[in-house]
Amino acid sequence: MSKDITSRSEDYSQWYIDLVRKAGLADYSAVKGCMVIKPYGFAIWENMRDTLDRMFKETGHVNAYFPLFIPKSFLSKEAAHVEGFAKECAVVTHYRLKNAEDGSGVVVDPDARLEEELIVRPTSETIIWNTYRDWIQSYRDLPLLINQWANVVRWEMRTRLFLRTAEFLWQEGHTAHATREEAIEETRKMLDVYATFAEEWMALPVVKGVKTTNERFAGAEDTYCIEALMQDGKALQAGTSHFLGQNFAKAFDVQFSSKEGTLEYVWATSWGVSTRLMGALVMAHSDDEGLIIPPKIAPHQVVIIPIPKPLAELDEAINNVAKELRARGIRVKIDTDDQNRPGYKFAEYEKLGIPVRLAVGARDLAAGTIEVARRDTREKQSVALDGIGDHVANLLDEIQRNLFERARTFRDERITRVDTWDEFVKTLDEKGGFISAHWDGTGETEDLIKDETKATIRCIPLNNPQEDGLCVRTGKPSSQRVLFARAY
RNA sequence: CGGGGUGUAGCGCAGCCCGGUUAGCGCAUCUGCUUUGGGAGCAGAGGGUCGCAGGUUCGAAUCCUGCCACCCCGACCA
Repeated sequence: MSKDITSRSEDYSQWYIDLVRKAGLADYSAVKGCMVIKPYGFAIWENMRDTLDRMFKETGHVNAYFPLFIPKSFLSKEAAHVEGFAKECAVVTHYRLKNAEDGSGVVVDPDARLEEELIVRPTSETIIWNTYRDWIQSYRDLPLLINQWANVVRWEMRTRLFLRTAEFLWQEGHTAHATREEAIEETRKMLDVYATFAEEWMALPVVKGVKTTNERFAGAEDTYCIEALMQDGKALQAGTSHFLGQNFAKAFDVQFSSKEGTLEYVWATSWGVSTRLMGALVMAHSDDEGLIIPPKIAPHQVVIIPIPKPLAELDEAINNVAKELRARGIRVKIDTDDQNRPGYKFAEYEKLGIPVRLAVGARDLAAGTIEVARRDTREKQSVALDGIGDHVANLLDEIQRNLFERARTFRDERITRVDTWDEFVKTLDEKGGFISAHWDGTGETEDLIKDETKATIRCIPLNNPQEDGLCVRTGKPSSQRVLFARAY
């Protein structure tokens, strides 16, 4: 048991906070609701970001950057959009401070009031579509496939490190298309990119689906999502991809001349994932000893610890192993620090979640072996130094695979088909996870269930089998099951 | 905004009810020595506007008043 991390069974939520802080991912800041992302946490985010960025570029997108500030009037141009975000916007009203007359510091200069207030972007659809109006005149300008890496601000009343903070980092793709079909195809394509990233890099199994009207993005016609399950049985929305129809094109008057010579409104999509994925990563894989990071996104995939009896051969052996691993593209850290004892380091690197730990001492040298410990199962074994590069490379693949399989088994065991309301409530309280149940399709029933149980419809899975049934709450006819869960 | 709680060293806390030497303890930090295969031991050292302001008192971390901040629960949250 780790010395400074609360166990999951004792207090899951405290375990999460302890882990995030003690493993050096993030910390609270002087600003309420805002966090400091620390170097180790940022290194993981950089790996996620770089991978996603490459995937975006491989699917034809380019990066750009739009302003942090949005004129207040822009936000209100799309009715549903402003309705959805108005309550959590930070607003800039002045542009200057001055010395207080009583010498107590600086105060806002009342003479420096802005003509029009600026909103700190909660998302960039409005400023971007206002810009697209100037960029799009012809079908030849389409499609426009742009992504932005940025920070956004949503003034939430209650925050949690990574999962919900006032400011967070994300990417937002904003694309413009000539036809409805093409825009929908783009929406689905990016959902697939997210799902692939989640499963293959983060080892995070996800359900792809569509949101109900209640849960839809403010201003979208359809919101697609990937939903993941955390170890406490709560769901986490890991990414969304929106088909925006012509809503923003109409709000910002973005039209183009078609091949046929007619004037048409542009079709739009937007899609995003955020630093919230860091929270998903922590809660999906880690244990009471600390983080467990999938090899593909781990800042260090292997750490080598010399067991420090002063010995020149030891340095040589370690450097040779590191060289062999690095030649295979493996990210290796060598801990030559002689202040801390091996036992301390073992515990420390387990807390940091480094997938593979190698330990070498005089004993190993004599035997021509090295101690290999894998983080996911915490198993240790002695392996011949000869051929260690292949062994570790295979082990990293095996760990990546195992983490995914483990999470998928956990998730699949927690998708429960339920047909009665009693069962629904009981399953939610005792087992958690996703509940697959019939629903009459109305927002009223969805709200009712939410009020009574705090469970929401996470999504209607894609390719959902059609099946006649009765709504689990109202008994009205239903044509398919949907996934319910309590969520973050 | 409603209910509850907490502010004392970098972190975690005790002391407060019942006012009284130089405000303690653990971890961390620094120095030295011995250690090093699962979170080392000993010795020494440094570090404090006791959240802020006022009041009572010979004397306030402690009692009183006001204020501020943060945390938890709820409301809120694609």
